[in-house]
Amino acid sequence: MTLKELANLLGLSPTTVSRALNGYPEVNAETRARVAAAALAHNYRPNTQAKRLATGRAMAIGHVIPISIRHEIVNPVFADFIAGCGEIYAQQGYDMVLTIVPDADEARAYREVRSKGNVDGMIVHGPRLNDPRIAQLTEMGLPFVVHGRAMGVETPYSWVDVNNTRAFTRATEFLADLGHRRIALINGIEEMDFAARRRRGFERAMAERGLEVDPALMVAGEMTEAQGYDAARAMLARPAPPTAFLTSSLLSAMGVRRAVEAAGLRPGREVSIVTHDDELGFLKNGAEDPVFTATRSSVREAGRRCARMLLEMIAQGERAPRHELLEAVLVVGQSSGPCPVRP
Amino acid sequence: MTLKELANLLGLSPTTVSRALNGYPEVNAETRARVAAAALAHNYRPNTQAKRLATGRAMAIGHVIPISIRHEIVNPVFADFIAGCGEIYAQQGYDMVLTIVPDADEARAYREVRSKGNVDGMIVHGPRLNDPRIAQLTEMGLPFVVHGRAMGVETPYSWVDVNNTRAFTRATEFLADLGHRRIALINGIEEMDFAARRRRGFERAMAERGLEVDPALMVAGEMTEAQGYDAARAMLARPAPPTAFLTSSLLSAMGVRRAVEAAGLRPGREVSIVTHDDELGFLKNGAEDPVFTATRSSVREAGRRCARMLLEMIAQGERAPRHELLEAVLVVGQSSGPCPVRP
DNA sequence: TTGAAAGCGCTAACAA
DNA sequence: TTGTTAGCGCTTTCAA
Repeated sequence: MTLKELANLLGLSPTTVSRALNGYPEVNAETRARVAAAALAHNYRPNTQAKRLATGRAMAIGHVIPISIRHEIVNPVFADFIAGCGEIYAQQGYDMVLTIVPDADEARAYREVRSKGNVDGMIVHGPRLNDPRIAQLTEMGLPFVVHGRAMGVETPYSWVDVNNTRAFTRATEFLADLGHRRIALINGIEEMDFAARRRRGFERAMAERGLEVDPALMVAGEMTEAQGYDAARAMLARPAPPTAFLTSSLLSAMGVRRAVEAAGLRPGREVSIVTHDDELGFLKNGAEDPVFTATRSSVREAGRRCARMLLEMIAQGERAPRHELLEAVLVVGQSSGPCPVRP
Repeated sequence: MTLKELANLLGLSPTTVSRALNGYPEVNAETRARVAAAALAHNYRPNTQAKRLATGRAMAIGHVIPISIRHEIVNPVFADFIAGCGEIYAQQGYDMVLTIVPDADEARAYREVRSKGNVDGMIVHGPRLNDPRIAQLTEMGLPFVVHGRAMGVETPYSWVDVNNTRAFTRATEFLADLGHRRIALINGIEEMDFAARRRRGFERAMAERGLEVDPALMVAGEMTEAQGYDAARAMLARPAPPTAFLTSSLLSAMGVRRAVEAAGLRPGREVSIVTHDDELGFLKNGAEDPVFTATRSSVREAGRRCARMLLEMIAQGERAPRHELLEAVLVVGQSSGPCPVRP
């Protein structure tokens, strides 16, 4: 069923039908009702391609995912974020176009998406320090919002981020308050902006409390269970082992927990484990709580906010960058997570 | 830069330029070279929307994800599958359009995507028993491939699946060979076809070995760490506790492991834990191995195969359903996974 | 308040 | 081997 067919059916011109359907004010109320009824009855849907060509708007948002960033695509956080975006797009009649590219082709992918003109804007995932994509997109003149920020980038840009620095400062203070002095940090890859900020937050709190940061007790890498296990095992074997672990992910925390047990220590009794596995900043212990459940709604909310911001920018043809900084919520688990340091 | 502008620039008609660029054979070699050079020099990219409208092909594949299926979108397996599809789409110049809908609106979403005409085909995720989507898509006449199968659906349809039944039969036999008689099954939600098949494989092997299936040792639910922990804890507290656990997911297995330890037993010494956490069917132990690493390449491969099958069907205008059944690979971990039963 | 006509950028018959 | 001419289905001036 095309617009033309519908128009013929009604004895109207395609123009009028188009106007009626798209809410133009000059249409007679009765006509509009007739048109709406007919469209409904015949299950009419305007052809997207034609609409796009005629209006010049793609009604789609692009997400480019470099595949070699393993911790990105596989991360459940990513899936939930995407789900949040999708909700908003669906509401507003936008499509979500995902492009999966090998790492090296990322720049080309953006350029291609741009010149093919099949999206009206983009969401940038997993910003790194000095991330080149931001300058590229700015230069290309395509509206975009970054999920996260990129330290080192001078050009202004729009972003939605959680206050990672502060979240880790508070987590560290929390452990210090329990009496811990040798606190280990199991971080994500510090090329990633979020991980760099978390480390900064950690170091800041340590410095303020007059605690020494032992480089041997800081590790950065893929946030897997194996990472937590290996790192914790090595640290616990040192002459001055840590009494508390702060990790960037629940998976790492589970690995840490296993290493602690393997060393004959009781997590939550002799060793503290605290983790932050949520881009909206929940802090919880890594033991009794189910994996991947507490973090999900908040990450999805971040996705919604990114999407909403971008769609608003597009609708208003706005160029001025916007920001949204979400504060972390401190949630502390009970059973086998944090504990006071033993005398 | 439009086709027309490029043509004017070259003193050719748009048609010739189009033909040259799209590899039609009747174009003079020299002309083709000139056109190609000019296109490159001016960084010409054909407008996708126009192409779509003119050809009637959307050059896009749709994936509809119902959001309430939590174990679907959040599952890392899902992300990797999508990544596999994306690789193929990128190669062939297709876009991937993701639609996230509330569970209830799923049928409507398909209908809408269809009538808006913005995809040439669809991939169906996470088929359930008697899944209604298959009949719906068939009726709509849109080419589609199901990732998995749906027991109870009579209409023929195209699918790519792993042999879940056989994988679980073999895993159960493996445990039986180690001498286990009380084997527990921690399964996914059995509305999902894959989980139903896994259970069938388990029960089949038990029957063949003359082992009794204790209903109290079978559990189905969300495949989380908590599920594994709770289920195993309850089972281990029974008068006749299991000596081996077979789980549908690595996360569940980790929970089981924790419960086993909590019960004062040593996993891999006094209790066997074997898991299948891979839609291509790896079996491995749930302990020493990093989470979410072994499974990933194979799930991605499944994505590639689905995508390839669908694109071929579209290209050939083929209606006949195709199938691809992938055999499971049995990989057994070393350290703290399976063990012979203790006398 | 409605309609006619042109055009978005491309492809595809048909002619030359 | 190239060009002419019509669309694809919709929106959008401009007239009526």
